Amino acid sequence: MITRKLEQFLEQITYSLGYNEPLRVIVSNRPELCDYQCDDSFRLAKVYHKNPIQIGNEIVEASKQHQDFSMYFKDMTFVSPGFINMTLSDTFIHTELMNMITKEKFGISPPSKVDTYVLDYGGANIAKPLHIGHVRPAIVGESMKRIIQYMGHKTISDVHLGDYGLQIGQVIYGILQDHKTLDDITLEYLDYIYPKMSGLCKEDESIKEICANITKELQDGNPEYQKLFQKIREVSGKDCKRIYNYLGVSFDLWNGESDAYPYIEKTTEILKDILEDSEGAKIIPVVEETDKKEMPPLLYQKSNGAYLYATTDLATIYERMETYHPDYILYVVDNRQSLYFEQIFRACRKSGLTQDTQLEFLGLGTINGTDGKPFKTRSGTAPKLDDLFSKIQGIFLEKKEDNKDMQQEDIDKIVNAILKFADLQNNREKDYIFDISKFSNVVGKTGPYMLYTYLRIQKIVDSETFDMQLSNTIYNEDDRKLRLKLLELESALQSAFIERLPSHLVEYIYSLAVLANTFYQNNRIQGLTDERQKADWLSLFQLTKNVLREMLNLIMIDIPKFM
RNA sequence: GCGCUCGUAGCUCAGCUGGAUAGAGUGUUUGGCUACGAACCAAAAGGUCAGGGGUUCGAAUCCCUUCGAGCGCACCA
Repeated sequence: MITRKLEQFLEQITYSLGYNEPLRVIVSNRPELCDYQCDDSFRLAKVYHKNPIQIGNEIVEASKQHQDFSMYFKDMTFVSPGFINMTLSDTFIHTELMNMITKEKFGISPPSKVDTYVLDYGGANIAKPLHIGHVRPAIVGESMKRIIQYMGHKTISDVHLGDYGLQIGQVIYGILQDHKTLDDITLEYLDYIYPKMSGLCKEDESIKEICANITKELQDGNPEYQKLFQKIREVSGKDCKRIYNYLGVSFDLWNGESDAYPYIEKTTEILKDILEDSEGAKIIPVVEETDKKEMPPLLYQKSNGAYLYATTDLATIYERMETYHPDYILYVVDNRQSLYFEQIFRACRKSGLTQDTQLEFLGLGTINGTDGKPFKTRSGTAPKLDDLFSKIQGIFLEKKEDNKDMQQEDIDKIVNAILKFADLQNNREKDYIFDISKFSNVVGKTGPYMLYTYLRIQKIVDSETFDMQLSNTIYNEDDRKLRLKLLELESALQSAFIERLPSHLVEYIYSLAVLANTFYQNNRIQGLTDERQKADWLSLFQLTKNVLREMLNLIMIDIPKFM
């Protein structure tokens, strides 16, 4: 990584001056002044009780004396009161770009240790079709998975369907009431019966109790209920797969809560020392000594003996530990579940269910409507994903007459690009306002802008023959800016990976595309008579194109043939 | 009641572990196609980063507080 290399150079200098502190180099926030900056003079000044201006000047002076200085830098200046401003040499930029061109994955450094990550990011409820609330976990989770893989780690993704809770008891009760047979269980029927039963349970406590008992009997193995359950899961699972497939979201494991059932006994055995009885139910107190706030206990088993979300989640963790020995387990889930997962994680630590495994809660903000409340259609339900897709497609086709002649395959790619780019550019933790006009926009900071940029670059690159070989000449400012931006790739990936924020990667590729477009606008490649310059710029475009393609792939955006 | 999250341009949002003059998109105004794709590029205007206090050489960022919004607090997931 460029920043790390610059840090190492500077640390060599500061250590020789007697300052034994690690330094931090960042991309300049004043591009007109320099390329990279280090603001640590102040920190060193504090630690060593000296004047920051003196220290900064010392570092710059000593750097300039270093034999490798001109290899790295065109210039380095100290700006009062504490900024060390660095301008990279053309040679250094060239060397690093060649590294990107010739090496796998643009030369990003492999991890010192390959970790195993389990990612849990589906969470679809099999009692109802996928709706707009499922789109964020799916694409944020899938994107995190791809980023983690790209960084060289191993991943196991689990859709972890919500398939064994009260909602199934509700649906089964509805089926029995309606005297339906196995063949009557269709997606349409589920879509009708679940909201109905769910509503009835809210109104009538006794109906809820019946459903709860059915759930309990199902969990205990009632054969009739099991048959119905299997059918529901089959019908619903098939539709889930279809939609996840459309989104390019895939899972290694199609497990659900019910699949954790066989592990509950062993899990309970591990937990037995921390389980307590409370009003007939089993709970796990998770208060810790350092707590300054209230921390309610985790409900592990209902007083009627039925199991809950917490039971199957803990049993699932047990199974994952046994099977995969993960270093990390990541949950990509709505923020509203943060307290619940805090309880789960505490129970794991307290019981020793997880040892060195890191449990992380990657909270997602809620999608709200323009009124600031969770997004609903006029009928009061969350819009189905199918409807969202067709709506985006419809608006897109209306944009231009030519669009109606496009192949369906390409249209699907563009619909995906619109949706994903609009969603993933937001910080995943924050609530955001869903506005269909935003999710159908094709100009500005959008998926189509990215695709358009890619395709126009591709057209130039594909129409010429050249060797991928960059010389160390930088021809103008547009050229230099594009090269420097390309060098930021690894930092952007690292940031997205470490912060678990795909939006950082999105921000990067967008800014790369902007510079590519500016370059495109101001510099005509095909008219060039200087063969070397032409080959340089074609190579630069080729590299930009490759970076765009691979990074867009990390956010599940595929390139259409034409648009 | 207890707790969590949030408040940045008219609107929708970035802003990474505190750094220099707070950035994009959109909308508004304006300029650019006989031109490698104008779904583009360039320019203008638009801000007391909700208010107040504190820490710091330096705060949108950390701490306290007021106001406002959303959410969560055991037999749902």
